Amino acid sequence: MQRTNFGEMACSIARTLDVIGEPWSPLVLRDVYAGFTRFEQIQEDLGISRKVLTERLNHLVEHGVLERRPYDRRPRYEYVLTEKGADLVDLLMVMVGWGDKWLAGEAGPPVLYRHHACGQISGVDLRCAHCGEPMHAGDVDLLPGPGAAV
Amino acid sequence: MQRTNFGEMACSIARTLDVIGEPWSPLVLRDVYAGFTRFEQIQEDLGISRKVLTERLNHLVEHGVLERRPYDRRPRYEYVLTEKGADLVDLLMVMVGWGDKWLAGEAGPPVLYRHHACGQISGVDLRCAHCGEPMHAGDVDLLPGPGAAV
DNA sequence: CATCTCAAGTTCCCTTAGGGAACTCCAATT
DNA sequence: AATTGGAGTTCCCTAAGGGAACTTGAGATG
Repeated sequence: MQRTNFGEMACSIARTLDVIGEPWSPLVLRDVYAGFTRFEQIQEDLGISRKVLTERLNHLVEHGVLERRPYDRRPRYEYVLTEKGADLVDLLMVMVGWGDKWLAGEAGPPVLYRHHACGQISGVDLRCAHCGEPMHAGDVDLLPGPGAAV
Repeated sequence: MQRTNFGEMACSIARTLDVIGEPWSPLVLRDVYAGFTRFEQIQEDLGISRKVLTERLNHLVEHGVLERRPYDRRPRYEYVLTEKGADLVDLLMVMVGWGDKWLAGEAGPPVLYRHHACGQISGVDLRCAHCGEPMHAGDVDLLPGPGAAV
């Protein structure tokens, strides 16, 4: 095995990387989320090699993140997010938050998010699912869980 | 240029990938966060090639995510998270949340997080920074921002 | 009916990057 | 003076990305 297989590690980060950790995969997901759902659209939008795009789409479909479905009687297909895939968009939003904060520079963020609930331009904030208070790097202790390696 | 340069795209996801999108980088960050701060520790914990680990550490230091600092009068160094790097741990926590939900299976999560504020085992939840309501894939509209490409 | 078009891939060649093992370097310790 | 041990370097091999050309299948066109 030449490229290390992250999927077998007892680590949810590694396992998640096994699904969307390869180069381009998050951008493919972003495109599908943003409405570029067809092969040609994604390929042109990203400038990705057709070979690699084929591999990434197949991989994402195999892992249940995207669904490939025909949109014509001709052999034409579009890719749509599954529930599992839509959940991954959370990850993209956090990436956007970090990139906007640390890398956007003078020009400001390339894309803005308007929240339906309040109508405001906003971003995501991480909260504890239990108490609702902020939850960041320094706010937690790590403990071995039931699925920990022996 | 053989590998496409994500850093120049007008997209905060692509720019973030330019910093931590290469294989192993998020796991290196996880290790530093978890207390594996030295070259040998990270190398042994991950089983990563020494060559690649050197490249990743240099890259993360260049991008201000890690700081390399001596811990001995001998030429010994440890890597520590900068503020920029600690902010990236948010991303790891969301990856963990997704992996725990969709990939952990019967065994359950390998690692648990105890939140200091409430003392409970918990996970992160994405909320609107403005109104505090949940903010996920379907809860927002995308708009071009000031840094959008021409 | 033969040809054209077009989305969705495949195939091929070239270059770069990851894996793995061995090697180097340097200061403290024995 | 020789040894140890952390922190990389170097080298070779294989796999994966880039890019361009080619294929396929079915509806549209003349």
